[in-house]
Amino acid sequence: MSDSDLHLENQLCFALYRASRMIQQVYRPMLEELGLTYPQYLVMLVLWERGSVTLKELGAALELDSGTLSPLIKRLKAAGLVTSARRVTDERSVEIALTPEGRALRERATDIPHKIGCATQMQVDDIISLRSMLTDLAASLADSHTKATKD
Amino acid sequence: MSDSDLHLENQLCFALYRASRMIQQVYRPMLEELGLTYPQYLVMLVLWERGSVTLKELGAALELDSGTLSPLIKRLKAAGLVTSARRVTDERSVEIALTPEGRALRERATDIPHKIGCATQMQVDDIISLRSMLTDLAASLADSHTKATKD
DNA sequence: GGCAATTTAATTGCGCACAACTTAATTGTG
DNA sequence: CACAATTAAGTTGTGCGCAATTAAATTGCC
Repeated sequence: MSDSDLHLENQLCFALYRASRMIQQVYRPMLEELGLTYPQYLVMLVLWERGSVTLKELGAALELDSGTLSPLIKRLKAAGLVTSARRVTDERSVEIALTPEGRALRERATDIPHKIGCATQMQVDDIISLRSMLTDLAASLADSHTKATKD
Repeated sequence: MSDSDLHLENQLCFALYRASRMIQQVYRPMLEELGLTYPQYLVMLVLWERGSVTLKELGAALELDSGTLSPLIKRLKAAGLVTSARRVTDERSVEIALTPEGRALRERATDIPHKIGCATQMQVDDIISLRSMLTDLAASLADSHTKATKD
């Protein structure tokens, strides 16, 4: 183990941290036009795909818990983009659904992926390859983490 | 532009967001033993490398502003790991330096990079390659962002 | 059927990130 | 030298992330 192992620029974690924050900076002005924050946009992506989901399903898709999602959904409700209601078959669950306004917002988001693609200055194949490596990495890390914490 | 462009799992941004948060989860229990949060650890990495830096230099290294760093440094001071003082040659700048305790903490962090490496379940060369791609991506995104916002 | 264990959300508290603003010191220019 | 422009930190306010706790509904087991 060399000394350079503790240098900032040699850390994979810092490269991830920086790239993740930087891409959110690129999204910010585009999402601002839609009145969304970045995590709110991710929630809308799930809803545009599935129409309606429970908070638990949303949490599974985004790997976020109710501590993050409950207040976020409250803000999306206040913005008139979603509704939420307890399920009649199981009152523990909350079903989140799109309002017509929430569904309509999708049209104003369709050009965002292309704009982001341009900003990366990468070939489509390279983006797909990088995305795949990151997904595999996340899975490996989740694996190590659950093993380490014995749950 | 296909419909699938707006699917969560197809987004590079989400893969980054998830991997970045996941790796921080793996760091968390290790850093907890040192009494550090993840961003505090990044600050300590810079200080272990350079000994002392101004807040501005720290911000340049981590791409964080005083709004994030000022309160973070206040907490590291309270923990007895760093000192901070206005520069005599330029009272606008604040010099952050390690205390002996802060310097000593490095010894307890030396095995972290290896543990993280194991958790990734990746070959060293692949980690280096991925890190390099992320660094390049961050640079491209920063480039697009500064061009788009004209500064 | 009764009740303990489990499941699902919501709440609380803390520490980032980041935009916007304020304050104070320094630099540059006429 | 005066003073406008710039630079560096700090402050304020908002919205995450995440751990820990609480509350309520459901499930499972006797």
